[in-house]
Amino acid sequence: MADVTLKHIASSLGVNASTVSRALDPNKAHLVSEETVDRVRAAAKQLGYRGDRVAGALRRGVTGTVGVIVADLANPFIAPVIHGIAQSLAPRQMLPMVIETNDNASELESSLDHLLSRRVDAVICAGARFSNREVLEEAGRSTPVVVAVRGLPNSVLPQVLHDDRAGGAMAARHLLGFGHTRLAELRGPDDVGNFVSRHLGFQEACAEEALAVIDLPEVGERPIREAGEHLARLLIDVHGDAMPTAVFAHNDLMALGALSVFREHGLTCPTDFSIVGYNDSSTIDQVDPPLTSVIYPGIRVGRSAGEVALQLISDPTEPAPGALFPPRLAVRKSTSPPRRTHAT
Amino acid sequence: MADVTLKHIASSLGVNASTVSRALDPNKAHLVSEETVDRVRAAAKQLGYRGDRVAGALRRGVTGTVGVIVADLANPFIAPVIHGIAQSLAPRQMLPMVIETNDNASELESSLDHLLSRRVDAVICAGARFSNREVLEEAGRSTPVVVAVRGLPNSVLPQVLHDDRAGGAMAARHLLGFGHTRLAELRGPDDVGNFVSRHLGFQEACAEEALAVIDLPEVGERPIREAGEHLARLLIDVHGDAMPTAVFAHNDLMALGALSVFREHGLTCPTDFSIVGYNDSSTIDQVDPPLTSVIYPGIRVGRSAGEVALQLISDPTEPAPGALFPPRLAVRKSTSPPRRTHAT
DNA sequence: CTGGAAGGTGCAATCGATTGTAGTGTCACG
DNA sequence: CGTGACACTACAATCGATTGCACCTTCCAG
Repeated sequence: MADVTLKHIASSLGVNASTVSRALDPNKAHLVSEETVDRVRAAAKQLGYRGDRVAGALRRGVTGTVGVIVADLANPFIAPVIHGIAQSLAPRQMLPMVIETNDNASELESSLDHLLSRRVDAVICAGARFSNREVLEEAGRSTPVVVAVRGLPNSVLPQVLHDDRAGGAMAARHLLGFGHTRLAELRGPDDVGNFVSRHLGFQEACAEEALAVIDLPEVGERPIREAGEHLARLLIDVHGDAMPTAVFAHNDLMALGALSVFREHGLTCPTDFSIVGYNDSSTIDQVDPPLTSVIYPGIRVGRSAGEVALQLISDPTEPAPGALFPPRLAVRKSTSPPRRTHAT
Repeated sequence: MADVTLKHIASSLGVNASTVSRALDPNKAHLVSEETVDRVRAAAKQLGYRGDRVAGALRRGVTGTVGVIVADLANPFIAPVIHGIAQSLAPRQMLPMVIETNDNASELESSLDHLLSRRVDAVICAGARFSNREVLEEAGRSTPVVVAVRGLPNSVLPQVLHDDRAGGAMAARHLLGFGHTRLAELRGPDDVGNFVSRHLGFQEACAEEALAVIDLPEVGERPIREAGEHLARLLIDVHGDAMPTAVFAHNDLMALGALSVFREHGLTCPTDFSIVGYNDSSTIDQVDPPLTSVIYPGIRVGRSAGEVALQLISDPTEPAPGALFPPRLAVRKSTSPPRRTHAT
């Protein structure tokens, strides 16, 4: 009940607390006679000693925690990332402290502050917006900070990302390979790394073929299903006379939203239009039609981010590597060659 | 860089650290002259004082953290729960510390120990197996412990759950209402509260109609898609001559697995068989066919668990309430009346 | 027999914030 | 002028683990 401390063990054995501390620390046990070590261990077990990592943290200046900043935990796409982080931390007995920003740039600032006041050993920011770059870099000067998932262009911070630019390009080439010539894009917010990169990659690949993408300047500020529906309607309203035959949605949710709107308007997939999503969400291979999607390796990104953080913790002077995971495409039934409407 | 402490502020102002501490604490600021408070606040801001919650935690015995034990973070179904927990904690500036057990009963024990050594103010266990009951109750004697998501029958601990028994019954009645008479169940592990309750509820509702469910004693030890496939094959092998016309899967993943196996065997849904899933996972309404599924209100369960934890923290003597969320059913296209195969 | 090394242990300071108690100074009232 | 009340502030202990340093014993080599 009342928690057992080193002193309790010490006094029960008639030794000093410092001896107990050393005996219980594998790295220091050699400083203590074997006999004492045994007695201490026995007493510790018998009394149910558990240790107080808070006290240890204060004295040693190391908490064994890594702060993880995410935009929104409810977004299923972020769960694997946290899983990966937790996985890489577990062998060192370290734990993530997760904090949400509601994808709000200014909340991120206070979240960061909060984490730092808790003396996390490192911060992994998986929910950055461009405007957060300076705060994060500032924090990075005193505490290891890893940028993950959402990149920050031109930042000195180590970044662990999926190669969204290549992913966007891959989606484009897949569609172009089928012979599509009228392509459109359903874009996510334009101050978030992933979406900007996806956009860039997509545009570049189209430009290589001297193809201009149908321009839809609006972006889904929150890239959810409703945003996909909205943008799809916009597309129909504005380009109804010459609809794109291929659509690249910046994530699966938006793809699904668009899919249902197009369907409402009598268009069928993939006959009338092809669509590519992003993330390869968990059951997206079973929707109707099974969605072609760029695979997002969340667990690996998380694990890698955790590893970079650990490396930075153990040696903050050495510049950390960062990582960029190449995209893969899960090709399914939502993409096919365009129908030759005006042929013959 | 080198972090600013109370002492720094104190000496820069020529006052004592205790005064600074009081000036910065809204609840104690009245003990300090207004002028000093202002000077302290100014100096704190100017020096970039952030405070050290580790030191504060040691002294006050309160860390502002809640340990959250989950089986597997990668399981998308748990993300909303954590979101809900974090949401309820945020207004108090508290943070969750998430730890995974890999759904391993013995790992839970060490996870719990780990959390307690970090002096979390409370523990929310969202990944219990029946065999963990005693350890959790033991921990509950000294630290608030809330059981969430996965219930522990006959436990004294407060529990925040979805009413899975009612959920199972609801699934059954939905199918019975269509006139199905040969029902089967794809069960999850039988030492996990949710699945046992779902099973119970389902059986009870069938028993009310004097109907015996097709017995499939085997359970999916890990209730994932592969388990659904496996159990579906088993069903076909054993009861191929008199297949059930309605299947209740203990979660959506197993339902999808079964769906694809049945389909391989030439059966179509819902003509040849109806199927009900559980959780109403994020894109499950767009699979083919859109799956009828019991809605799992993860966010609300999480939020409620967080609230119960907070209440328990503020007054550990008062017995905590617990909560049981009623199920709702999302009816979609995967369920319909049975075809009258042998009719006239 | 002595000097010194090595092995064990204890002492006390430390991490930084918090808080009970004691001390100082001012004011007002008798 | 004395005395208590009040408003501030300082001092010092405390939370529990960790660790540099000093001390003691033992034992061996010279």
